[in-house]
Amino acid sequence: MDQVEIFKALSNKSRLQILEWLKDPEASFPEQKPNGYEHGVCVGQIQVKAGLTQSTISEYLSVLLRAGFVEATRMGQWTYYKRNEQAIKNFTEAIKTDL
Amino acid sequence: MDQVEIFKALSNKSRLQILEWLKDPEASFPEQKPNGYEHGVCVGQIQVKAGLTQSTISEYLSVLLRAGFVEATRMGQWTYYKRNEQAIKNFTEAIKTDL
DNA sequence: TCTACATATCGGAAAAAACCGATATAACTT
DNA sequence: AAGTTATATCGGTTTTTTCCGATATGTAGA
Repeated sequence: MDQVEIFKALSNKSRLQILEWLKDPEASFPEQKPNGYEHGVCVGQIQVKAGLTQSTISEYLSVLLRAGFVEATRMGQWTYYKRNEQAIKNFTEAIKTDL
Repeated sequence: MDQVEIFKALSNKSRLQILEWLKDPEASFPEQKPNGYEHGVCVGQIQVKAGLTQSTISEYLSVLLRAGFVEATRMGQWTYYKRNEQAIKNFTEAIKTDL
């Protein structure tokens, strides 16, 4: 993944917001089903909270996925997304030394 | 300056490249006049090295300036640009804790 | 003042991004 | 199998970004 593409993934208010929300899923998405939060939050809940259409959020999540900032887990008909903390750390460390 | 705008400033190969070059102006721009490098490198040299037009580079430098990554010093007919290391450090520290 | 040169700004063409609605796919339910 | 639900993908419109050429501005020198 190109560094420019990674910065592009972060160049959008909604995508930054999603990453922020996923820092604390319990607090950000209290309506989560008993399933728990271990695998993240499903697309629909993010979509409602973001106030954009389903297709847009699905697209944005795949941008974040390609950039490596989140990982996806398919469970039944749901796809759960959560932050990839290690990848995020790698990125922030990298730009701390490279930028 | 909005954080989204700052990431946008970094979402371009040429602009990232310029920031990179300005880390070591002596090595990146050996043709610099006896003036020295204390105030940075002038637009024309960056333009030649980047291989884009003068207007584009002038524009890109002002994007980097607005984002706070560089500072400009006008000296006679030249404008010298150099990195604002403190601002860059502030930014990388901020996303290290916030992202 | 006239000319030359460095940089900034303006206007625009082409490409990319931000969305959307419609449709496809995949999994669950009955 | 047929209907329902969650997500992904496709096609399109509008906005933004990328880059250019032309022009304006600002400074220095003859």
